[in-house]
Amino acid sequence: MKIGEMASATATNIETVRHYEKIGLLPLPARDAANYRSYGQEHLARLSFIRRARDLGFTLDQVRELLGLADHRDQSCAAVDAIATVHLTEIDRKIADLQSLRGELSRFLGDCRRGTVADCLIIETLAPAGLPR
Amino acid sequence: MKIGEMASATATNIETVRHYEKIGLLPLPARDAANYRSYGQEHLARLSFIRRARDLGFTLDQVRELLGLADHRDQSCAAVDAIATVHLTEIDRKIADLQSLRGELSRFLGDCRRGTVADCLIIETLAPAGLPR
DNA sequence: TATGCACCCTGTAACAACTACAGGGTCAAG
DNA sequence: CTTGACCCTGTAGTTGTTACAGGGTGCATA
Repeated sequence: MKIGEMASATATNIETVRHYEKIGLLPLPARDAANYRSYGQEHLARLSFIRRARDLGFTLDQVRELLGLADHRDQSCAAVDAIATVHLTEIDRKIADLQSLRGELSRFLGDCRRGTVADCLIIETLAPAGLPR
Repeated sequence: MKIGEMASATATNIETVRHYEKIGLLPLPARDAANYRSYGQEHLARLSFIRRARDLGFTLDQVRELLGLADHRDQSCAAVDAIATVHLTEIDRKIADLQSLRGELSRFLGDCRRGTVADCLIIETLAPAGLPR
């Protein structure tokens, strides 16, 4: 299959596929007579893996680690566990941050709707603590 | 105060402070005899505002808008409202995404702890649907 | 007095993870 | 036989920083 087909099969930008190749995440594919990239099922599988892992928020370096582990399936699962655990901790932190941010913003909005910017607490609330209001 | 003091007072990298100056988010400070940047309280307040807004997930362009509004306090609050409302919607989406991701990941982890990579469901689960397992 | 050392300066290049050209080649259909 | 959709390489842009390289300044200490 050509690059466009594989890209659309995985909801990936064509340029992104070439980018993954350039940074060594995707192996160099065969070329046809017109020098077009010619992909097989193994490329599709690998690209699908990369995209799903990216969707789940893994960085490309983490994806690289996971792919490395997939190539050594007889080893312990602990490394995969470690990567995912770190990731889970990060996610929990981000959720907490966003929730407190959400609280602040919705309070800001409630105040803000009362009047003009002169009374608007969005600006004031973001001013550093301890400065004159 | 010099740049290092202001940077550490706002938990900001010195290079980042200079960067904000370069892109016009922070006004040019006075210089002392040694050509060192010399900041006052107004710079500190503005930098604190920028950092807190960034922490809250505003882009630098949105920060620029908010700072613009702060400089014209007699205007309507509607613009601030609009920016914050868009942002609040984004935050809700991000929280939802992260929560579903969290569920998936923690399920993966539970499965993963059972054995070796050969049995590890993280890799399998991320493989494309429809491929041989 | 010299000599560290921490701090400051400018300017440029790197980072992630793409995305967007510019400027060209290939190929099937009308 | 040309229009359009697709493909190629290579370079440069994006956002928000961060990291040098290669210097200058200022204070304390041996």
